[in-house]
Amino acid sequence: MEKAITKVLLENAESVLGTTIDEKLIQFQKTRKDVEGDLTLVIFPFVKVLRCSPIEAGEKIGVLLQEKIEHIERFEVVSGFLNLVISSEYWIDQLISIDANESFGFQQPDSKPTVMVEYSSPNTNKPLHLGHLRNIFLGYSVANILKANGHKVVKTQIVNDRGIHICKSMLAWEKFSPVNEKGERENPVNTGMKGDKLVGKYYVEFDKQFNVEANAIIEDWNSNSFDGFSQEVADEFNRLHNSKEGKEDKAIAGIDAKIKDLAKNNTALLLEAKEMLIKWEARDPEVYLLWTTMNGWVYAGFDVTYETMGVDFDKLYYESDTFLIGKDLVSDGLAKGVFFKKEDGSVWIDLSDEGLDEKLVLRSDGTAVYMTQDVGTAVERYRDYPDLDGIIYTVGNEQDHHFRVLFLILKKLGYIWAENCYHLSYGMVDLPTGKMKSREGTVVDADDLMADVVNMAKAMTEERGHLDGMTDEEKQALYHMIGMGGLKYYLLKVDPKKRMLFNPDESIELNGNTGPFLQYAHARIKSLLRKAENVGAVKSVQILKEEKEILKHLVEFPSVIEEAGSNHSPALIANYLFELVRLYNHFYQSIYILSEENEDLKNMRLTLSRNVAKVIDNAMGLLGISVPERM
RNA sequence: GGGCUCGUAGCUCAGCUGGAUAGAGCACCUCCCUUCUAAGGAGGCGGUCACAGGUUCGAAUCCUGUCGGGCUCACCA
Repeated sequence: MEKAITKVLLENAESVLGTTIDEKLIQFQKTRKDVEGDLTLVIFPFVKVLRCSPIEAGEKIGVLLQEKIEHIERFEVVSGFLNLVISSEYWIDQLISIDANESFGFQQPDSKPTVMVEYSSPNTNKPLHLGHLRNIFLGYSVANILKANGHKVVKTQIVNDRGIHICKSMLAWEKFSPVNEKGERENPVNTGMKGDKLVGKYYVEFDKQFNVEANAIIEDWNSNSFDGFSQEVADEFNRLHNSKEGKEDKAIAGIDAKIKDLAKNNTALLLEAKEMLIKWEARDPEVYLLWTTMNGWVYAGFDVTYETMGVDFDKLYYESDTFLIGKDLVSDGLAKGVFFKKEDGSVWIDLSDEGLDEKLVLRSDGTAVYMTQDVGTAVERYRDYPDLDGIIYTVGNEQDHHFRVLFLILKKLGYIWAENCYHLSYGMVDLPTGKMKSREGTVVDADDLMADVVNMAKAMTEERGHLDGMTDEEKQALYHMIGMGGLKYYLLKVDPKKRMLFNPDESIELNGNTGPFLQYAHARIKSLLRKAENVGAVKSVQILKEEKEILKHLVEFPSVIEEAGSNHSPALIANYLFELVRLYNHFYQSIYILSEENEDLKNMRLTLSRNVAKVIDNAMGLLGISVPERM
């Protein structure tokens, strides 16, 4: 309709308005709810070139459009706005075409280039937490949306499976895990613990013992005992200690923190962990076996968590593989002059021409840093998928700078595809009590949270008691759908790039702008359709303004998916959906479709309802949320 | 200190390629279950869109500055 109007306007502007019009000045918007009309043309932009008032121009254009375009019934000019009323027949045609299209809103599968979406990307030394949930639901949903837009999608993650943090949990397990009567240390089988939880437990244990040792060292130092420490360490301690004199409390706290770091760096535990890392890099068989074993436990644990979340991956990348590729690429880049070497042997890239600093890409001891492996991973991905059209990295916004640098490095290495790499940056998840901090135990565990949410859904659903005739399995599946639906929707409805507040109580709330509200709307429509027995063909009938509103909203669905795809924002779909359901509920709350005597009207309303349900189903699917037939 | 980013109702968030009287949900107050599921609907209360300038027919939206919050600028990942 907008296209038709634009065409008529451009063709007739001169004869009707006495001047030609730039296409850019033709702006449409939704008609205000309290004014009659389905579509509004804004007249103000023409004001400058017009020789008459906006109101006169509106009248002239209105007459023109009504005459030239079949489905424009009438119009009204309010100040500078031309409100057009579009005929019922037009909307009925739209409904019929939507109804005929089962995958309404989705484009031809695999009609567009392959895109890789990376999300989750956990460390293998601790379980997944609330922050991962936002990451994972976001990445998974964006992958779905890109598929709906016709892209071929490869879902992936980079598993951060090596480094000092991994060695810490390995070492703690070796040192502190109790041995049972069979001579075994703790493992997932003999403890019944999920593997990721078990390994995480030892990571925490390391930190605990680490602190104990550091505190003991500081006590020794305070009593001037430096046995076993170098003169340099002793001097540094004394320098820091003496600098506290005469300072304020806040400054003293800062110095104490530095002293603590110094002590930590000199603990036997950390030295052992560092030795272990060196052994790992040298492929020491014993260390390597331990690493493989413990990582295996973690992966089994993650698999269970992903299963509960309802997400999956097509291809995994491991940092333990890609850091070597990265190191090779740094050598190549060094030869090509992209990187340069400092006296101590460390390798850097100079990004000052891009307004950034120098950035380290290889340590002086030749070991890889985070950036090194990310370069390797990206290149490896393009080797694996030569037709790849882009990589989307779902990673928190604390790494905005890292990805800016990464993409620049790739560009300087000569990879033209670097400009198709996109950092899907999302804000942190705050708790009402403040930021999540693992050290302070304020981290919300992903498995625990999901279990809580499903239990809440169970309690609330049982209280309502609408589940006659359902088996226990069906009920359990329903509780899961509702609980997870609530959680996913809660995390996805907020603009990804914004920091958000996670209120545990609200996340399982079933009223308002929530997943269960939408699931409920779907279930109710399904119930209505079950009672309708059969729905006849739609014939042209007079439809009400409210029904046009609903239809207008349905018609927009494909463009919402497109926009959500280009903005990488599931929130657009969530908000669209909520608005659709509100419009639907608002109107059909008071109209009982089944008791309608006019068969044509009844068929139209049932068909409209059926398509609202279809769009809810399709859209929720894009968010990774299932909708029940009844609840 | 430099860079990036956010600031809209008591709370959580939409709206931001400039358009009509700034919208929802939660919370609070009133109503509506003999009719397709009340996890619903109708109404009320609640705003200096952080602040100050600027651009123009028109600014929550764009520009500049100020204030406030966050992230980042590691031979950590």
